[in-house]
Amino acid sequence: MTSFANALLAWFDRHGRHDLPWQHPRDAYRVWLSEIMLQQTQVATVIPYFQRFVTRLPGLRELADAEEDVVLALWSGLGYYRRARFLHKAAQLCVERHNGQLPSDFDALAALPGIGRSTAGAILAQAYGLRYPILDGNVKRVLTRFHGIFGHPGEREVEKQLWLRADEHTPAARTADYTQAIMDLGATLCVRSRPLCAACPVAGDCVAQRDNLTTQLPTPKPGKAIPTRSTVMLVLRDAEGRVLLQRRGPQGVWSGLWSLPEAEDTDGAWREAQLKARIEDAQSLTPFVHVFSHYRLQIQPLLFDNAAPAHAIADNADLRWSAIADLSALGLPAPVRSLLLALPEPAAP
DNA sequence: CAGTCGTGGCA
DNA sequence: TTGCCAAGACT
Repeated sequence: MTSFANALLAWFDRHGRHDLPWQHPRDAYRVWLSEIMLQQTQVATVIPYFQRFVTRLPGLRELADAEEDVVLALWSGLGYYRRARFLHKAAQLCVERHNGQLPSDFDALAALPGIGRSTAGAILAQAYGLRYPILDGNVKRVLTRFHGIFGHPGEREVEKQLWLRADEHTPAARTADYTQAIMDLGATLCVRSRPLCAACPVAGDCVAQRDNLTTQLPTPKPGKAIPTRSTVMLVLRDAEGRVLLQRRGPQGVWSGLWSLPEAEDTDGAWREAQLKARIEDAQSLTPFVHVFSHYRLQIQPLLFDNAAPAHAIADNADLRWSAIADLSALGLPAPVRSLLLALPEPAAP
């Protein structure tokens, strides 16, 4: 047991987070689900989604048996929807290959979709108490500072060094607590800006603290300008106030989610609208921008009122008319949900 | 390796 | 307001 781990565990007992929902009870399914939800996502954001998800699908079997639409609806708003599809697929693989259990073997676990080295380590440590290191954003931030490691953690050499340090620090005893402890340290004290070094249990041996480098570490990702794309979203609304939703394909953003029909320009929008429904009225809604990690999307919504389904296209598994009140049961992209919930009232006849 | 894949909070 | 980026994995 290193002094690093000792100091961290002592701090964790008094100041760590012991009331996270996936800690009570801390079974493999809940740990796994939380780890997937927490990828690139902060704890405060995840908690309500986690509660809703485990209430509806409390175990691996229930998840494996669920419709994908249900899983995506529970994930709707969390982003990175491929995580939900992988989670669902992995649950079914556990039923097929592992007797309905999440495997406790590293290779079997990491072979499941959506589970990489760090997530596998986190699950094995927290759910099964096995000595495997993790290397998430929190650990990278703590270790680059503690050891004074420069270079963006995405670089191969830097990441290799960090895995080595992460493994060295991981104790054989109390591995679950240690894993939670180093994440808690990163999330509550060793934060990105203005870290609370005065309260840190390992500040005495921290290179960044000694050399006043906390503002420079970890080395930030080299910036890159992101392009802007544009689209026209069609809001086809029928006389009963229902809107036409279209399921997105398995590739690209918002895969598998229910969204709106799109066109490249307003002329295309009219052609699309006429193809899908007879139109009596249309109005341009306020355009807005939605930002992804790798591009920004300029969205021009067009509202076509008093639409009626065209016969040829009404019967389609990827098209459906939905009342606004029913949207909560469907997986929708966050900006689409916001748009539909803020639609103007239909004009009086 | 470098790009893809969401969303919300905050400096 | 704009930019950065958080419990990463996959191709």
